[in-house]
Amino acid sequence: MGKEISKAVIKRLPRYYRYLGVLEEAGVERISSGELSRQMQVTASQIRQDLNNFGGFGQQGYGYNVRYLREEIAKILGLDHVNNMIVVGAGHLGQALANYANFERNSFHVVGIFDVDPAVIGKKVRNVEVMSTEKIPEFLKTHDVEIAALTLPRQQAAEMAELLVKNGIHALWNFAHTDLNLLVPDDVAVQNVHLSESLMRLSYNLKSLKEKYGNNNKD
Amino acid sequence: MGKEISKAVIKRLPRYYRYLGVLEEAGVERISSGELSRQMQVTASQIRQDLNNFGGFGQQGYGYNVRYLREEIAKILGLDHVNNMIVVGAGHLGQALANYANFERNSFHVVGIFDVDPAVIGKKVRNVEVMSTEKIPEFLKTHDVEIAALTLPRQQAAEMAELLVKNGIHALWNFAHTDLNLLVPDDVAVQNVHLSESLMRLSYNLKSLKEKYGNNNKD
DNA sequence: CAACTTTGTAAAAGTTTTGACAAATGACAT
DNA sequence: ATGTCATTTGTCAAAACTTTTACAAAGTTG
Repeated sequence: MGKEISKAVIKRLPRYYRYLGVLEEAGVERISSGELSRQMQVTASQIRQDLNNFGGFGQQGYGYNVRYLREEIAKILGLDHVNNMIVVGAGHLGQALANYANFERNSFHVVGIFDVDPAVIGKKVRNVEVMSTEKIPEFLKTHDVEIAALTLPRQQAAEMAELLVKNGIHALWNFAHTDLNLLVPDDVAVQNVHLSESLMRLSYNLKSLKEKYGNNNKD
Repeated sequence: MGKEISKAVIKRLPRYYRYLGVLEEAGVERISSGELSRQMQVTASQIRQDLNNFGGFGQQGYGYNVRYLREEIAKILGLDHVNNMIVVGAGHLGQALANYANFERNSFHVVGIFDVDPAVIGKKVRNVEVMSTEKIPEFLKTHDVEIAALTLPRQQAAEMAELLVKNGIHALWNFAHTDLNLLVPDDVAVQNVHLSESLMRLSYNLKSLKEKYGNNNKD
């Protein structure tokens, strides 16, 4: 029914959400696209165009109400309800995500953590006990879980993704060095987070800047 | 001197690098843009066009030599030499990055880990002892460090970025919930990794797919 | 050598971002 | 209470950028 929203727009929405959160905390009630544009370093036109994809949230001569706009973006992103989540892989990254996702006020809630390694099974991370991955199917039958975060080695991630999808998971937050979206059905949402790729881009940018500004190391 | 390479191209290069690595490990010697296109699910034309920004790495009738192409991309990305790195913030995420970056064969090497918390100072992560953040200026004077990874709370990250830049760091890998690129000079490369934004996009995509395919949970 | 493969690249098509402005609203003076 | 000026949105069209298509030229293979 609704027109398709472009990926580029969706990519920017969480950033608007973050800036609006900072403004709200600072007690700011209203903001114009022009002022937000200055703070976020994007064009005012882009802000207005992005928001207009979802309806007219602003008012001429006034701007946008910070709290209202933030709530609307939350609805669009699905942050207006609890998204239950499990973490598969209880290494440092898995534990970091578990700690961290529970922090995101209301929206994401880690209800289970799993690992294959008997050494970590039983350990508690933020009140949640690490369970054996063998218990995943049973767990998913008895709990309402939306999202699974995968912090596993490449080979295991693919298998695990298959198992999770078979057991009703429709969203994968993938940290393994592989593209899980190419392996699962179309009705499963996948976000691949390839940290190494981000680090490589940083390395490229560093190299480019050195070439541009000269390689004057101080020492 | 060289023409400007578009961001979109740079974003894709690490992914080519990864796929070429898998192919090389599998003993594949040559690959055509057509075959790579099938595996990576991008158009062959895009692959050829992307690579051509940096020179003709392929040969008509043959395709690309896997090992050679991978090496050339490594050079472009600055992976052909060791990039020394420090990690500031020794929480789970910091430890995950430290473990993980040392894994990236040759290219990235974590030489120091820092934290403010006395409870973790002295602890060893992969042979590297966690030091007090107070020692950072001294450390940077006596070591050749290219990159700093920041896994700190928002408020501390901004201050720390300033300190690091003052002491000669020209690349920041930022995991704090703030946009450090807006705070540092133009000759400092910044990659902001906003995990929460990635999770929100996943939430959005999940919601969209539910609307498209219907919300038929099995249980 | 002839048939086949495959690149590199020019041009077309598609998408995204920016610029410009009419219409709406708010704020203030009288 | 009303008019005027300043502000700011929503939106259309232009500009910029990215991706795809198409194909000549080059190289490979048997």
